[in-house]
Amino acid sequence: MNLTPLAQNFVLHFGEMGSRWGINRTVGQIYALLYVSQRPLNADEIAEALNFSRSNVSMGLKELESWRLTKLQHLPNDRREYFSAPEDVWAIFRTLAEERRKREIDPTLSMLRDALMAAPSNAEDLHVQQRMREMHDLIEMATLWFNDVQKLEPETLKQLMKMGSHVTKLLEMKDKLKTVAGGRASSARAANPENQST
Amino acid sequence: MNLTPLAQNFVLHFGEMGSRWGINRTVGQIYALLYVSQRPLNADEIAEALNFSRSNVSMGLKELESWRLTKLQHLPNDRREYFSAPEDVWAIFRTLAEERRKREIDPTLSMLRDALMAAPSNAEDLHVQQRMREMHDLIEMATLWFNDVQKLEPETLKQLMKMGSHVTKLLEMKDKLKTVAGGRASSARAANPENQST
DNA sequence: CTATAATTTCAGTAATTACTGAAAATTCAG
DNA sequence: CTGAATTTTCAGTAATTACTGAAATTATAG
Repeated sequence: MNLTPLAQNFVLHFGEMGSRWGINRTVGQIYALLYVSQRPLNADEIAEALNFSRSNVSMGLKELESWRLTKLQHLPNDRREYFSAPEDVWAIFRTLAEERRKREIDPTLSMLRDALMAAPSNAEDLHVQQRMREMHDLIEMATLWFNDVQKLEPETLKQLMKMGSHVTKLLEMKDKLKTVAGGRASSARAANPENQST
Repeated sequence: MNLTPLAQNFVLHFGEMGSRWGINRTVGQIYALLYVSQRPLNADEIAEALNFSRSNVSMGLKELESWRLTKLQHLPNDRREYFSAPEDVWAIFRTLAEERRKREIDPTLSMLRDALMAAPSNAEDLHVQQRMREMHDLIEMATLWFNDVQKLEPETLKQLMKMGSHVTKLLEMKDKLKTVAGGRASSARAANPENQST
């Protein structure tokens, strides 16, 4: 297995990027390799292509599995395990986001919630709680939104993203209709009073 | 400067989280401290509160400044520099995202674009380029979208997020209106043909 | 079962990253 | 200017994280 300069370059770049995102360089490179590979690869092929020790590859693959980012399969007449990345980039992105939520966002939210339960014992803690609440609310809202939007068809999502900030026009349109028709057309999720403001 | 257990806990948690996101523990803790603090703090106060050396705090603050996450101010009759975090969590989040885009997304996009310019020299590279293109398109779309949505008023953004996947209903509504009215109401950004699909 | 192929584990080591204290540089009141 | 206060730099060291090779474990063909 010898990488073309094109693939080589891609793999190295993702190694670097990985390390900026708390994923180690090796794991980044392994995934980049699987991502651009035309066919599933076994651990020895990966080790050879990237010049890592076999055991390093084993650990890297285990890590990637724990992120649910690889597919494992067997080839006929071959005992070795073959790994690949999903074909759909959106799916990869979604999995990554879900896993990060589970590992980082959820624990943070739960820490914040716990801290907000306690009665503040002084003015300082009152302020600390206020700040924590602001952060909690932002993270929670973003998470709920993400969770929700994730369920959309990729096509619908693409359509929405392409609209960008022009969605506002839809909102305005809706509000006008609502005013004219007597306010029965709302489709917003929450009964949260903040929703009505401004 | 002595931290209450509430603040202590928050600070430690963000130290850990930081290190999972490629930000070092010290920097995470310093920012968490500034974030919950009622008033701006100088470097000595930070060093004392977190038990770091003065020089470590200096480096941490420099790092935070490079992310544009701190505000620097002076107090009357005091030569020392006082640091604080912006009051608006949304603003913090936005700055963080912008800065990460500049440092990680933009270079990646440019690497991908460059790689896609080259004529593939064989079937393998053709496939590599295909995969790179998929990734490029996803990242670019997400970036453009983010860039666009970032300009909205926080209130509008909140409203949109609270709607979650219900925005689809607006889309459907729009499509119906379009059909009835003869297709003049489109507000989608791109002339991209993909936009029409499904 | 047994033998061999394949994978995982893990102790030791290498490489990287974080942190400190001392010294240098900068800032500013007098 | 001068000199004290403040901040920054940086070489050295500590701590952490990554990686390897050898040994142990697991899986499977015969």
